[in-house]
Amino acid sequence: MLTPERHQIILETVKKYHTAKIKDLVQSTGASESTIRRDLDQLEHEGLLRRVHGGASLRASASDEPSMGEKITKYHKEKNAIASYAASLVRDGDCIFLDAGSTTYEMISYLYGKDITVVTNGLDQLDKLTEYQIKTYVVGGYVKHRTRAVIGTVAMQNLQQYRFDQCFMGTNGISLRGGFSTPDPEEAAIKSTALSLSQERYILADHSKFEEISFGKFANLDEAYILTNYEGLYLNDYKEKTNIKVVTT
Amino acid sequence: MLTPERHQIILETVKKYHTAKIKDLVQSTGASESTIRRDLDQLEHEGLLRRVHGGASLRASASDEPSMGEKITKYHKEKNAIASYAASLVRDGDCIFLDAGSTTYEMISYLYGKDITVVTNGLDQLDKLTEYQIKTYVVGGYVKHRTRAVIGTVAMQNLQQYRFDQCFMGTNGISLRGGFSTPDPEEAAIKSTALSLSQERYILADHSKFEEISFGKFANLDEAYILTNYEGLYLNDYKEKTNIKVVTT
DNA sequence: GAAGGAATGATTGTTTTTGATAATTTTTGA
DNA sequence: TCAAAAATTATCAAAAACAATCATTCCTTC
Repeated sequence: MLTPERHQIILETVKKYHTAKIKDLVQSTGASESTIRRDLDQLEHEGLLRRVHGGASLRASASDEPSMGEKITKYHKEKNAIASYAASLVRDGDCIFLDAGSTTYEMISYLYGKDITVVTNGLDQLDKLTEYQIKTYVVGGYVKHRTRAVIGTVAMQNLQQYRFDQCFMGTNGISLRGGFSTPDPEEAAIKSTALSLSQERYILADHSKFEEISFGKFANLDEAYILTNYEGLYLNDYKEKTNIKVVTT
Repeated sequence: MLTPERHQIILETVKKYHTAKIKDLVQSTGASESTIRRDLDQLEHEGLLRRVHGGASLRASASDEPSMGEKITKYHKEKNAIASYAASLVRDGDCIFLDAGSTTYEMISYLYGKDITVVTNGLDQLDKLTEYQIKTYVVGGYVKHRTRAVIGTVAMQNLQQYRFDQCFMGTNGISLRGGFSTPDPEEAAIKSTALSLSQERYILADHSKFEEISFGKFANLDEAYILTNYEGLYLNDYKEKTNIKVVTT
């Protein structure tokens, strides 16, 4: 049997049953498991189906469509692992600050069911927190459209009303000499303030943030605990300067 | 059976019966309890259902106070006409307060392009305002999930920092003797405060709100200008007591 | 007909999924 | 309120599926 014919059979099976097992495909095509596997990988690469453990399924079925507001971000998997670990640090009864940004956003689904109070300056965070019915306070102030974050002097004042057991922040840059930094000084100011109001301070950062420096510095390395998947060249140098937890996927 | 198929079955069951027991799912999928449990955890994490003791249920919960989503369809055309008129009252350079609620929400698309500053306590408003890139401040404070509005004492304090040229509010009830009212006293307090900080005060209300009284009164009739499509029996009585503009579609 | 390359199928050790079990927590009902 | 029942969590070992590798087959091309 020729490859295109096999592919045809596979696609038709998936289309018909919304899902197809490798074993069945071995049956119906007469090819070996290895071949079917290769076929599925190829077809997935072409975007024609979705590979799942044990076979394949339709690509965009209602069931696996990402929920509203779910975004595909860069290094999504890594961020998710970091976020999951970070969320595991949150204890019932805690009041935490969640910074605007995509990594802290990922934490929220892992926070579901916990009895906590969250304060955030991120609009996306806000939407997801209400979706998950987590007790939430929003920081008041000016809304920056591009990052959907609340910033400015009003926000700074507003923040001062709270005290946090823990805070979880994103960052754009981490560097041995430059500390933690982010492009917008206004956002840096918010981060800095939130850090100062927290007992335990965590920076969530995937490997791409290391050895980068942005315009607005908001903290020194030793002022926060880093949660990351970075395992690069300078890891030991960082370990000398601050606490750093490497989360492996 | 492949994972997506199981998930499909689970989701369909939950959708159909609004709830699903683990035991039943074990039956209908042929998988073990452990597997179903893991499936439910995963689906919950994806935000597709809600885990409950013994099984799963739909994420939305029915309640007496209609949610934002429901409100938005009812009398949509009328609300839109009122919102459009209200937006036409906003002048360049103004600072306005936009109350949470579906009618004021409709105003936003008509505000596009105006050089104004908006302060709001509505999360849906917030999303739309950033989408339309309108200069926006959010009131800080506790986020009420059901109505997606910011309320509470922190919000009250926060509001005091502003002064408004105009404010636009929704309401649940308008009555000749009871004035303006809304079910949640916390929300009433916010509305009341916002009104007191504004030069020009507008209440947006479709005809269904007239001759209704809710638990929390937030203003007397004469304290605000009513924008409505109401042309009912008591229109003249209302006209005697306050300013009222009837918008015809 | 032989050389070379792609596709295939078999084999290996590894990873993921799964179901069973035991210890713990929550719910229920007397 | 207490105790039984049900559900949950955590853990583990078996089974299934997997990725990686390599020898074989089947074409093409010279």
